[in-house]
Amino acid sequence: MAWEIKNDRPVYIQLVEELEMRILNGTYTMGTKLLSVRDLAGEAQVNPNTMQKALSELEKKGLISSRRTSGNYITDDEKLIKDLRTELASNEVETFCGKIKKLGITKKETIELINKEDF
Amino acid sequence: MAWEIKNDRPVYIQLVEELEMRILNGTYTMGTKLLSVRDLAGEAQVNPNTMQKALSELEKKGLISSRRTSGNYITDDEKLIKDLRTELASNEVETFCGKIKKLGITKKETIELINKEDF
DNA sequence: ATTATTGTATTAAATCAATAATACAGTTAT
DNA sequence: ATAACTGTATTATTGATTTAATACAATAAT
Repeated sequence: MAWEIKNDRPVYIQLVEELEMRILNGTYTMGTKLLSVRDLAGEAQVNPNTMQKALSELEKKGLISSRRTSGNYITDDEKLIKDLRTELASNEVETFCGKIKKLGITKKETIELINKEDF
Repeated sequence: MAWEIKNDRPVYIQLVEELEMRILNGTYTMGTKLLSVRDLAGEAQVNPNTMQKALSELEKKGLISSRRTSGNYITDDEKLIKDLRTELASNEVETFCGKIKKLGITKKETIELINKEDF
């Protein structure tokens, strides 16, 4: 699994984004156990403390729950995951449309551009 | 004119983005003189050095040219402006579609969401 | 039982970006 | 001539982030 960490923004923020994405899109299965902090840090080639910081952010959002000596577990709250996925998508749409609108590009042009994309 | 500077990202980057946007969408007229560094900084309520840093980024892109003791002037290169506007739009579309796709949302759904937006 | 593996906390150091304060030299305006 | 206004350079400070080195207590594995 690709961990593409750049240095244009705080590393731990990028880790939160990537982990959240994997939970919301089902790459990480609901209710299952994550790799250990140290192993995740190894995969992403970051310091364990940085990964730990990212994981604690995810726990605040309720996406994972940490069990002291056992590991970090993905939430099994399906509604939460669905809702957060929808919310994230909405935010992306809103942000995107705001920028595009400010650039003076019409809705019609925008949709044409999107239709050219591959997905 | 609204300068909405948050503190979630580097201020000078946000200034570059806002200034670039204003040049590309015609808020600032081609070939005209900008307010002085200090006045712009006053408007945006940032330190003059921070605004200066943003302006020097714009000069690198060729969007403005600085004349030592006279001021900063918006480029009159119409093609450059058009091209940068198109490029910026393309990048936004690409970035947006990449995230949406990764979230597992279809093109059809995406276009429906955009159609609900007001622009 | 013993060993290894969890998450977590602490402290320190190093690095880097952003901001701030100030000064300067060259026009421009009065 | 004088004063005010340009962009620009220099230096220092502040603050956030990352890394690092440990330590600990609880559990799981052997």
